[in-house]
Amino acid sequence: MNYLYPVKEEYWEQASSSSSSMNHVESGDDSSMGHLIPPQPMNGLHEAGPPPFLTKTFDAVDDPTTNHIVSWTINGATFVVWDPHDFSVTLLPRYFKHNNFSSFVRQLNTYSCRFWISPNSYLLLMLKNSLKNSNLASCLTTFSNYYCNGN
Amino acid sequence: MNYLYPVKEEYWEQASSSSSSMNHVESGDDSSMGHLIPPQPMNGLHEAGPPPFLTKTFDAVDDPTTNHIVSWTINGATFVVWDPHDFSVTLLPRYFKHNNFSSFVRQLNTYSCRFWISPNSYLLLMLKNSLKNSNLASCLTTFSNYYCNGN
DNA sequence: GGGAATATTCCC
DNA sequence: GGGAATATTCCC
Repeated sequence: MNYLYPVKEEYWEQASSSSSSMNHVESGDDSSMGHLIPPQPMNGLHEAGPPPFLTKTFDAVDDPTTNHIVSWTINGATFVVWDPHDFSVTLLPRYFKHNNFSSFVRQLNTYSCRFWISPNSYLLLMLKNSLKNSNLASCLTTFSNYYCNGN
Repeated sequence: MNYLYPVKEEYWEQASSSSSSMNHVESGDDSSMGHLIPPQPMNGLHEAGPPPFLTKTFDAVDDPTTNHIVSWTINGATFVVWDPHDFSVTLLPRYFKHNNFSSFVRQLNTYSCRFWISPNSYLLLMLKNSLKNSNLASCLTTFSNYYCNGN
């Protein structure tokens, strides 16, 4: 049988370059993030890096071949799950060990993000530009503190 | 794509009859378990029941079609993983959301069971007869207190 | 072996 | 939404 998971290995990719946009350090783009630790090169085996959930979510949203299922919005501050069923059944198992939309949202909630139901899709909040550098968790927390909470 | 997990749903089977031998109540067979709560019928939606890990492990070992990979020993007090690689790659994903032998052993350790490496196999300790009734966790703990600890 | 961090599920 | 239980991984 030799059944193999499609789930990406989650602890090795942090120290390598598998995460699509994580290695670009764009100086001068962090005016609102001055109080955060600047991005560090990922050459150490013991680099903490952003939590696997956030890098996987970024990769899932950022993949242009699945923009019909999930994509960034035009301003890059949010992303839209256009097809929640296809997202759950097809995309989630590629990155996580489950196919439940509610489990995905539960994890988003951990990072202080909320979600809205619009007539044609689920709208989920995440800051694309901040996710480009390696302080993924800090940036997302900062962003969600400004824009998510209280909505 | 419509990728579907082969992993069994773990929270529904507790209240149903999917677990092979869990519903047989054999009175007069619990002489050494007199201090334990007797098995209860599984008709309530809020029955606690044994932890999913233990029922899944029992089912995996008890399946006669995979005895060449894992099987009970002749006395029924232990089980043997005859082919650790096939067990990890083929069998574990049928019951759990991973294919790592060490993660399986980590869970066994949680229930106070140890494992030994013999020349041809991995020998893992578990009490078959006790697993037949519904106090799976209590019986296993009781058994492991007697036979596992200190080895 | 087992503590701790993270992930997944259940339930309020 | 998020607390809590359980599962999975990492690391000592």
